[in-house]
Amino acid sequence: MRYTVAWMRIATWNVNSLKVRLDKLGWWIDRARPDVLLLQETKLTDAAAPREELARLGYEIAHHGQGQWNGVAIVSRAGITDVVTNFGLARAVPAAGDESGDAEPLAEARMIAARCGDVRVVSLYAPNGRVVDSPFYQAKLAWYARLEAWLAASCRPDEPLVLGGDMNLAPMDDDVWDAKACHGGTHVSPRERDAFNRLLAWGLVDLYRAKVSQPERFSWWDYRAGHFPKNFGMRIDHLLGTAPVAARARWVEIDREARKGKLPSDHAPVLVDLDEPGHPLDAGWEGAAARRKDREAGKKKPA
DNA sequence: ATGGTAGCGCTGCTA
Repeated sequence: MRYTVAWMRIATWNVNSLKVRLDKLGWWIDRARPDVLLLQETKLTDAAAPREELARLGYEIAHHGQGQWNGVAIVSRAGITDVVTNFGLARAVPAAGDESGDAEPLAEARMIAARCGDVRVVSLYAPNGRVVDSPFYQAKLAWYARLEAWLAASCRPDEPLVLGGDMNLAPMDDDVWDAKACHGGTHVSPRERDAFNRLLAWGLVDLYRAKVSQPERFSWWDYRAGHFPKNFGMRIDHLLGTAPVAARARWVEIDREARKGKLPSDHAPVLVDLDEPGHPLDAGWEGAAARRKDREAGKKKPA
């Protein structure tokens, strides 16, 4: 049933295989109860998207995948309309002979957009880039240029718009655990940061920077070498909002808890609450119950 | 000491 909510929670999460992460996803949806959840690296075909499982939780899914690599989705309980995939280009199909998954990012499943409630959302999975100045790095910059062109042609800075996803990019030096260790690599290079800053110049706000509501600095930690326990991470998963969204943002949180436990993704979810002061997820069950109660109180008659 | 894990899919690559 469609209803008007008193506030809205939008989250983004690179799940690194939706198939493997399905149980963890269910756990986190119950923990956070997002209205809209942007997913990356589902690694599924559209046919394999877990529609029934999510429907049981009260959510629809719009999925844009290619199997094996990449794959993005929008999960929503606030409606999903006006779906656009791959910047409106041809359907993503792995290029012939592409055994890498990121040789031709513009032909890959890295972008899906839709309208959910009164907000347009975009789920993004930027190419990794591998090595600065490699062909993969050039392709990453070309993908960012395509994103920029799509924004200019299809969106307005004065509409409620949220871009979220794994941007494979740390905007500032304190978004990485050791700027010296990362120097010279991808994710921190000036040309990548220029691309990010052009998104901001167009009219997007890094909601984490605007609302430092919670002290967690990073959203990704390498599986290897104990990087997570040592907190050797990066903030590469972002929620960017236009001014109308930024004005409504009350709380931003990176949920480190989701990186723990059995079968974690190497990324943690990032969430933003619009129109109401948020509560820390670690307020636990009582906090979650209170949020649910708040939501019930916010329900109105079907429109 | 310059490694390590995880996912995909079945060999070695990607991240």
